[in-house]
Amino acid sequence: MRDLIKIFKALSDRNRLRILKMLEIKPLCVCEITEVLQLAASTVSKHLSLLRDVNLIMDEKEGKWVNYRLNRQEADKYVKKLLPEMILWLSSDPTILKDRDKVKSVDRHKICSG
Amino acid sequence: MRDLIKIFKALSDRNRLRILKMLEIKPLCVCEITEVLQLAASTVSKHLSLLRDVNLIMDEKEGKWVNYRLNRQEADKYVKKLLPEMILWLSSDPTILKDRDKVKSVDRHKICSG
DNA sequence: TCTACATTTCGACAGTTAACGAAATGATCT
DNA sequence: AGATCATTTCGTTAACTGTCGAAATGTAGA
Repeated sequence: MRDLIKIFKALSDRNRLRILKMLEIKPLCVCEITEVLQLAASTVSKHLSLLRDVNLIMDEKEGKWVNYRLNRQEADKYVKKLLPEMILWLSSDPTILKDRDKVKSVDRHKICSG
Repeated sequence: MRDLIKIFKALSDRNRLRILKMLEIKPLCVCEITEVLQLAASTVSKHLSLLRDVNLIMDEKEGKWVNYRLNRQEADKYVKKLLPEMILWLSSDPTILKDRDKVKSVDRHKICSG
């Protein structure tokens, strides 16, 4: 029961849902997500580690960046069931749509160091 | 997005999950649920009104009792998708199994006024 | 109407959580 | 090695949440 509760808690936050919906489009690094959400980097990092703890996302190092992406493979049965639903949900939410536009145009080389 | 977050929040609590799993067996009144969960009646009442607010459950007056049951009909698309999943989940959780035994033997006439 | 009891509402308190900035860590490049 | 930048960790603060008991509400029956 504890695992399931942790997954629901992870999904109970507006910004974490926005992150998941952004990662549907493509893997992103922390600074790209920070740029879209307009939150402190430390806050975004914390959200990401929480999402990773419940196996909703995975991380992968690439040079000085850490790319995060949805975990569609090694997830447990709850995540395997919930992640595909999330893709169907919120697809017409105004905030999600705006985030999607921003994600498509972000370039980490411009945003993160500049 | 707000509605979905509220549903996930409702599902993020151990005692609310226990309530939902109990209601899978049969409709129950507040005092029966209170007896199984061993919480204050006011706490149980609050959990139930929260679950009702997000359309996971419905209430129905029956004399001095209020029966609560799962909402399988008028629920929105999120609840319609999540409730059937919940039935598959947690079915071997020790606490859920104990609760199930208790629910099957509770009798509101003995428990509530006695 | 009065009593009994199921339920809900209210007020208070403890524990949790999301947010920030500052400091620490890790990696790349000169 | 030192500089730079992305990321994480830490400490703090404000807001939220689950819990309780007491009081209020609503219903059934004497």
